Amino acid sequence: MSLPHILLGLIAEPMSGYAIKQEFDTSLGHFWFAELSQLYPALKKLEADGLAESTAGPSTKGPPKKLYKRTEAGREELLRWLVSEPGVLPIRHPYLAQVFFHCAANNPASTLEFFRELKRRLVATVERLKAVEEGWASEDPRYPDDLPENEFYVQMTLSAGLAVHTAYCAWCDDCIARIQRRFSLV
Amino acid sequence: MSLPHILLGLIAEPMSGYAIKQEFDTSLGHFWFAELSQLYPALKKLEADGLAESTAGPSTKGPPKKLYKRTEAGREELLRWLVSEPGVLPIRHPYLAQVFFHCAANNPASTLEFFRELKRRLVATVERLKAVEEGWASEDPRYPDDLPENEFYVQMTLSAGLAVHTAYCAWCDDCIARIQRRFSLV
DNA sequence: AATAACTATATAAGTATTTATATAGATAAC
DNA sequence: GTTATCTATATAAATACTTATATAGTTATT
Repeated sequence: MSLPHILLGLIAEPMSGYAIKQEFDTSLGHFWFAELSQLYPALKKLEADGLAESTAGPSTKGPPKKLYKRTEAGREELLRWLVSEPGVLPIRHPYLAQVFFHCAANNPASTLEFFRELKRRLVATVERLKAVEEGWASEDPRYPDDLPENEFYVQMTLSAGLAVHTAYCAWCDDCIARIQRRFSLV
Repeated sequence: MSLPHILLGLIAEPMSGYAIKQEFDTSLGHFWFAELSQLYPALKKLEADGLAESTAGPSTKGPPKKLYKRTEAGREELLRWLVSEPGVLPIRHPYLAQVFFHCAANNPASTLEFFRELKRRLVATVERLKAVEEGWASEDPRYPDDLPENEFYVQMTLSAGLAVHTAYCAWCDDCIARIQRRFSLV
């Protein structure tokens, strides 16, 4: 049950559901995904549980914002989660499941196309993460080892995303080469 | 919605829910997780949808087995999924979410312990996958490039699991070294 | 002036998943 | 002979997540 804890981590300062969604789509995107329609009830529940408080905020455009900030009880719950066991489960990688059974397609050319499309998506992720890293490094000479402590840990997740997606890209290239060799395809 | 398709992939030959769970805990474990209590209703639904058929089978121990096998309609549905877009979402890695906010713990020693525990779990996974690979390679001289076609693709997912978990291990070591350096810890 | 796109919150309905619990036969350990 | 463990299926209740839909103000485009 990580989502409520992630929200508690984000709302150290007042933040709207909409702004939180943007964080999910950018800085948290390589390790967590959530729909906006999931965030609103989750924030409401944090407030009902006394872990967050909401205030009305002005909006430059559109309806007024509802800003959530964690309470002291919320901060304590966050800390319990942070020092609890590292959550390695559940793992669910749809595309690896597809690869696992791809023999059933019985069509090496379409398997090859599957891997090429996968490669495009992986490369897009790596490029996005690299751009974030380069922007960050050029803005702050302390990058990566002498960043302020909060950014130090955030940077580690960026570095994990880069390392792993780069490894997936290399694996993907390897699979493509193996399929081409085995079935004499180009 | 990958689970029904994964089940369709597995039940090329008659298979019980219990046996399927064991596959999830072994060969599929590095990319998909499912509870037994989720499998039984999912198999029942495949049958209701005409994608699978069940037969009663003898059991050496315990109550009689219920064996599921995909129908022709089930095979067609599987093929549609295989050649559809590679599923890269949703991604959810609880432990990276924990790292992202670990500054809030404000206790480098406990952050270090968190990473050490994470490393133990990652190493355990790598060791398990390596053992599978070594067993396989020693049993079959065709490993990995000249395996029969179904095993060829299965092997690719094993190789992805190894590559990525190895990358995570290296990243974890790097994080531990950086934390030790920054906070003068051992 | 109408349309599209973006900001912003919200809910309903449906699906997916987890946790807890129940049943029952076979085998192994103590 | 009692307990524990493994095989095997199953359901209920709760939680988590997705998809579809609604509302409404602001800005930019056509």
